[in-house]
Amino acid sequence: MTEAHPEPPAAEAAPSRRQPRKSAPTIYDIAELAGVNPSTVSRALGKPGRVSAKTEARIRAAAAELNFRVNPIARALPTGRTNTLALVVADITNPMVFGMVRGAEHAATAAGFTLVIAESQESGETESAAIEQIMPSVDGIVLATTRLGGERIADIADRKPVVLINREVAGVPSVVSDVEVGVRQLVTHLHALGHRSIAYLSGPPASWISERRWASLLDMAEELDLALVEIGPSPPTIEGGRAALRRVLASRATAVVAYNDLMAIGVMKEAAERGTAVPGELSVAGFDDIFGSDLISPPLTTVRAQLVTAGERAVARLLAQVVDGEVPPPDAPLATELVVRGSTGPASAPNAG
Amino acid sequence: MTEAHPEPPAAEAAPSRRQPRKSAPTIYDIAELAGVNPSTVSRALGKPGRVSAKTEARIRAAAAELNFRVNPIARALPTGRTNTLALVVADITNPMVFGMVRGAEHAATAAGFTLVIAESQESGETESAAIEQIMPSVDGIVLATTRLGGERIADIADRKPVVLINREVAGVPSVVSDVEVGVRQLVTHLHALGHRSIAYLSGPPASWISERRWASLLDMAEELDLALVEIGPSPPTIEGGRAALRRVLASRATAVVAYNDLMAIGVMKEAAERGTAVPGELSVAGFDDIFGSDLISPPLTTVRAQLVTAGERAVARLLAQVVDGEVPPPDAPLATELVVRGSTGPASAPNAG
DNA sequence: CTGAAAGCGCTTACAG
DNA sequence: CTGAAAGCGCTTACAG
Repeated sequence: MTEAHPEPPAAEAAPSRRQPRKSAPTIYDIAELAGVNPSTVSRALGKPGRVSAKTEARIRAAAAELNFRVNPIARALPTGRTNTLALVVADITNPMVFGMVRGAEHAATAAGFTLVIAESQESGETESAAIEQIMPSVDGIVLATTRLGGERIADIADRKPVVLINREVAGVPSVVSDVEVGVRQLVTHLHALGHRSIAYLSGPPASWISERRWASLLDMAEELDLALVEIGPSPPTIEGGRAALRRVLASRATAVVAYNDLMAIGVMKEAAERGTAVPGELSVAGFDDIFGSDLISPPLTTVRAQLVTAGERAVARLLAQVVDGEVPPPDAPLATELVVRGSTGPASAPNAG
Repeated sequence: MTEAHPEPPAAEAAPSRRQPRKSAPTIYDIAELAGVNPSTVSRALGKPGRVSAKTEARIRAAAAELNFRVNPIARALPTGRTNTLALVVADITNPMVFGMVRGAEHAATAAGFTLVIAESQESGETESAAIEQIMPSVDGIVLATTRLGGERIADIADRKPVVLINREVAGVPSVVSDVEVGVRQLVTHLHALGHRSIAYLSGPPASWISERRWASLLDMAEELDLALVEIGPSPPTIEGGRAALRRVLASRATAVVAYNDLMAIGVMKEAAERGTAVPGELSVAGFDDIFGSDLISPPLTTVRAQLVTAGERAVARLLAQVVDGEVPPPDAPLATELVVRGSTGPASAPNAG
């Protein structure tokens, strides 16, 4: 029955490619080399001072010789701690998330934690699935501008420490921007330029922060007696902005405030193609001050958010829960600030409505 | 000795905050509920068809009832497989990496793998440390435009499957761009516009791809009998580009080709501030075609790279090693393509040299 | 097809 | 201070 040249088992023979290369040294290897019990190795390499100085020295020497690195996943099993944090964003390629990613990365790395970034791709279901998948592997989760419903978020926060960015849910810690200050500055600026009719291009339907921006705009419109319309919701992308231009124009608003800079850029691109002058015929403003906002011509007037700081703070608050087991009292919202550039100018003509 | 009110152990009592919330159900819980041995649960939930249909149904029902998710880190310990891949990039906030990240993310997610992104922050040491830290937790690593030396890379590849992006090291699989085609198109374009003297702004010192770009430029310069100088190396950032403008101008070159779009944008910003007309007095071109390249004014002429595809392919090749245990033969380099926009124009004046 | 056992690489009470 | 043992939640030969 056996053939002349039986196929060698996959694991064997093959030069070096199929094989799980050098398998990493373990604490047992160190224990043997140092002549101690593995548990002593574990202690020596963990919190210091629990082992005699000379034993520790011997163990460290052995560890160095073998080039030992503790296996984080083996450590995670008994401790339940993975030393990993997750950051969930809607779209990794949206420049708006860079700042948050960078801030979160730094804060996590500084604390010796690894950050994994998951993408929801602007879909609540994808987001939910991504979170379920990542949850057992991390010690806590930062949810940035999420699509999830409040109950779902509360449910997740029930299972792992969670910090929200730009969203509020009862009982879940969050880091938010103080939308109002920036919006006040923006609307005041537009009003001073003679604008009396403004359109707001809203973002994703479930966006808490888009809601907040709208609400602040409405407050200001009432205060300054301006006409204000909401157009949307639209996808928070360049395409979303482009697609909305006709409605903006049709509304006879002389200024448009987009949910974010990406949409504002889309409006400007479409306007350029259609021959609508910015800011001559239409003033345009956005939110966030992303990379690219000062590149476009005219450069974009926008309400700058402290994205890096938001990422840092979110991780810091998460770490407070994860390592200290306590949720710190909420700190003040992050200030926003109007950055006036060329895309806003004097109102062209009185509202023709 | 015992006090009247001994402090309760931290684990107890506390309302709900310090506590490792709902602890997740395990296969033991399922086994008990379904009346089978845990090993049978493991089989039923793993590869199908190893357990009788009715037993499997019972087990699945129990798993669903308990809302069971296999614990990936517990699974990783006996199998040695984490179902996680790492992507190491120099700088997460460089728009150049978006495309790669997106492509890699998609390919990884589609295969049921989690992608973790690590940042080297343009430093070889940070990169090395980040890799050491992440290595035990992942099944394989994509190294994008790395700062590491060839020996170090070979050493890493010896321990885990590795795929390189835009770099070549003997024995390590890679995904590279076909620099030559794009450079040929670019230099031909500049030559046709009358440019006879070109400056190349090189990127990071150890950058393999910057080297390749320079080498292709040199080939073309010889072929078309053009003057060519290298300026740099410089940081691959907007700042790096800005800082180089004076040297570019001093060189009397009529066109400058930057290592990447970020640097090209820096050159343009600095030129705008100094009143140097682009492309009137100086033509500018870059590489990659990042977000923002078509936003700046004039829009940037650039050699577009297939970044998304590069990310996808790199992960695909990594997966081939990780799951199939084989390294597929190298495929053809990814095509590059010249995108002509407004930042390049007729040469201003003959080289005054 | 299914159970009982051993093991992945650590950590951590429990003794001494 | 240090050793011996049990356990984290899985997987996978080994039997039957």
